[in-house]
Amino acid sequence: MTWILHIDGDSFFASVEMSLNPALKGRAVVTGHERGIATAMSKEAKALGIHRGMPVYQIKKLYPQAIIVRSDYHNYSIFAHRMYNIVRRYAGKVEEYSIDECFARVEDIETAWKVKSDLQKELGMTFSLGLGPTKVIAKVASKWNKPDGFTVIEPDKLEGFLRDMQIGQIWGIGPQTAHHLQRLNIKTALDFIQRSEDWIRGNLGKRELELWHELRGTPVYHVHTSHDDLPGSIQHTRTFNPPTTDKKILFSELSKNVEGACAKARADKLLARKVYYFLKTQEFRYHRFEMALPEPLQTPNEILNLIKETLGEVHKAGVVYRATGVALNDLIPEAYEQKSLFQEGSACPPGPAGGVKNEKKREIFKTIDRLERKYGAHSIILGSSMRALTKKGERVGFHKRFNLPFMGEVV
DNA sequence: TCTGGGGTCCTAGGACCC
DNA sequence: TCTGGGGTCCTAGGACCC
Repeated sequence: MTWILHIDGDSFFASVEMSLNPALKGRAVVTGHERGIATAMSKEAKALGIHRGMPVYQIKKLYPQAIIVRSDYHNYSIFAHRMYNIVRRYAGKVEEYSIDECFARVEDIETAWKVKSDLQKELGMTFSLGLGPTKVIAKVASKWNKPDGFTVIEPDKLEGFLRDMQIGQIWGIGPQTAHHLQRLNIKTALDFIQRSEDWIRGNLGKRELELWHELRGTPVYHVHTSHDDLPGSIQHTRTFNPPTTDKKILFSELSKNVEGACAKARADKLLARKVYYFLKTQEFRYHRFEMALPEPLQTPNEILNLIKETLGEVHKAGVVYRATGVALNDLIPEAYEQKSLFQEGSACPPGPAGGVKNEKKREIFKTIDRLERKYGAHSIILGSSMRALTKKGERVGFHKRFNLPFMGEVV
């Protein structure tokens, strides 16, 4: 039989910290210092009562023995790739699902045990594994026994597992859907799969029908290797404190987000054909705007001009905003970009405006990317992003942060 | 959990066309 | 023109995940 294996790193971020620094082993380790709230914690920290989202000042006060460290996503990502590669020794198809999880197809239970043993030996941390006939059941299984678990759910043992599983615990069923299902008298996963297919079709949506099949052991979701598709979007968002009504500050925040998203696009060799941005109000409402770009872009200037032109419509005077965000959508690889056949020197009219100019601009930004790698992030930023930099919650002006030439105000 | 950042996918409704 | 039915494409916004 072919099984779906789901692998989940236990307290992944905290475990990576402990693996890299053995002095932390056995201690209550918490990551998220930079955010001011706990992001992940070791089982020792959990045992003390520390939970996700707990403020750092509170942890310090209540549990002085806890060690609170900054999250280091670079290291976590290195460990994630080691994890994927170890799994690939044993499985042809591995889906890199997230920084601490993956799916794989394996032929037998022994193989899954070998994966677990290699992972733990080589990465110096524990993993919880779940084995089942479908992805959703494999997820149920890996969650069943944590940490350091290994749970196999055979198709004919399904009911026993699903009987004790609250509907809201199922992967893909969030608070809204859970509430809706409870009102229809579906409390557990077993209640759910015992409804007829017709009933599901008549009363629920596509997502729920898929989950219904998966939970009954019929695969709907496939393990797909992660390299086969591009990301659909690149986003950069940031919440700031204090919130503001000031359009200039909001533009500056957007500017910083555009810079960040474009840097990522260049790093991934992608071009955006659409841009979307939003202002998020204190009430968590979004004022948004989406626009098609005149040509595929990965540099900030034109995008910022477009935002500048439209911000007046999006921004509502007097409304207090707490965050802004930018997404580059409709991404295409650099390689696909049509080289203009009619560039300088040609007798034919030029293609989309500024083909050559853009080429140069792109070169400039590639140089910036190299300098940033050398001198560190944010050593060079656009003038328009200056206002967004904060220090101890205050917006610092221009000169204080000015260590390298800036690229000029966006006109 | 009074709420950070980066993603994906689905759906309802409007615009436009025949 | 006061008016049916159907298709497609796009957008806003919701829901969910890690």
